[in-house]
Amino acid sequence: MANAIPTREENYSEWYNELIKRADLAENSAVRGCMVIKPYGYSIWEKMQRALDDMFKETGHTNAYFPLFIPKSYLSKEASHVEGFAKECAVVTHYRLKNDPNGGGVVVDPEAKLEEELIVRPTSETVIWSTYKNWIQSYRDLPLLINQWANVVRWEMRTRLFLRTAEFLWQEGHTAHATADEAMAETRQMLEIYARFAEEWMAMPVVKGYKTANERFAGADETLCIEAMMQDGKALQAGTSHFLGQNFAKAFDVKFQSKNGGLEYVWGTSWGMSTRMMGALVMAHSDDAGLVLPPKLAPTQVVIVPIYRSEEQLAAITEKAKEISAGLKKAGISVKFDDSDANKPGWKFAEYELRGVPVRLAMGARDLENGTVEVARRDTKTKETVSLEGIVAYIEGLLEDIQHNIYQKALALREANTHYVDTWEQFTEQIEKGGFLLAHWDGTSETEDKIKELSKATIRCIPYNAPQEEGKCILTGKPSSQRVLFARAY
RNA sequence: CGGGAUGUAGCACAGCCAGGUAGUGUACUUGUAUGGGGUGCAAGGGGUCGUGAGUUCGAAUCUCGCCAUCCCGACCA
Repeated sequence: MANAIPTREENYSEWYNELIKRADLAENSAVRGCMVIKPYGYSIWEKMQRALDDMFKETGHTNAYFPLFIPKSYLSKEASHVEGFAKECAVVTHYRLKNDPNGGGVVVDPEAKLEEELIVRPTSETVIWSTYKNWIQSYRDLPLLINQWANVVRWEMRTRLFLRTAEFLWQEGHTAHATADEAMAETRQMLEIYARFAEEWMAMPVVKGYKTANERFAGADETLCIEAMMQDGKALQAGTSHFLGQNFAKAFDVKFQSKNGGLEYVWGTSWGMSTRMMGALVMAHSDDAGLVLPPKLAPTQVVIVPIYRSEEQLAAITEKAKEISAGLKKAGISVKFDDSDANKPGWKFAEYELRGVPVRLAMGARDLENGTVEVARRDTKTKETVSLEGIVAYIEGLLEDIQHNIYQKALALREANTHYVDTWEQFTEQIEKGGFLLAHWDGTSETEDKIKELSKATIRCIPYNAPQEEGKCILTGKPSSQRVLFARAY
């Protein structure tokens, strides 16, 4: 190996950074905290978008687009919302540049100061609810089920490729409903969609649950989330779905006339999933040789590498490879035949492993003679020689198997690193080793803060399926009726 | 914004302490032999040494300012 990436064991965080760059997913840009998503990375994101978008459409949502800029005054209409985001907003103050009279390029034209400053959206609740006010008059206008694909900006102090960038891409759904029950059902439904996407497409098991008041979205009455475990045992919030109550309806005066003639405030939800999932995908499955992509999201699912000495051999192999690729494509599998002469087979093997292509076929003179092909799977790095007879069905099965296998592997990792702890001593000892800790908590924000301060662990969620049981808070010893999920998080 | 470090070829780095022709690996170009796990050999192209000033006959090297990036904290999808 000429330029090996650091191993996960050596330095997990450096392994992550290096892998993102080497696998051609993204790189840092000239602007601090902003990344360039490279074609290979973007094509994975496009697959994620497609899968999610289809699920949104199936559940009755439609896409729309709202502006990038938000008048400053909008942001402050919902008190806890502005409190949550104010510290990380980019602000537009001017609309024109002019030549520097001192000759140093261009400067901001002080004459061109905006009357009201514009905020670059950190999220779009305010601009959307101010629009919904015009769209909603009657119960007949409800529910309003809208999603937008957009970029948002949050001026983070410390950034990391995909996991935390100053600008990121996401989708944000914003819905309005006539009743609290309906809005809550929507909130739950969207969390189910996120969980399904994470588990079925990303092959990443998640824990579904409720955020505590501390961790709730700024402006929400309830935040549901899915939490995943990365290979280093840390938690990553993978998607959130918020029940906004009537908070934004009241802030933006969005009322509707009900069937019986009354005037009522609308109930809202919002939900989002971002390019952070790209980081999750990397950290959930990849290994020291590079990316391991779930077949359902891999831009290229199968690569065929010819091994040849002469032009004649290459021609014969090409003919066979074209035949195989046609068969695979017909079955809906994306295939690349890499007959470029720029690199040797060994180089190509390493390169496609780095890029996480799930299945590699190598075909040489020997195979041609025997009517076989060498099939290598990325997840287990095992190879076997397989007859060309029925090869398409074989690979279809193999891709499903890989998708299933990496999910099981991630699930096994999570289960092996999820612990029940009952004392503060156990808690502090175990948290250093990483993983999810299920422990009793007295339900107060003060205790939660204290635990965070002492251990750097946060309550990731109160799991949906938390069984009711008597217990004592690990810190204060006060009574508790269920365990909550603690972890250190990204 | 506090603490620490670093800016030299596309990338990774040496050279700086003890000032004197800008170097190594890799990538790139050409040729050649190779080809079942990052190929060998040969030749070649590429650098305002982050930036501005100062010291000096002479600065990548010494001094001061500025800028940028990274790491550790506070903040966070």
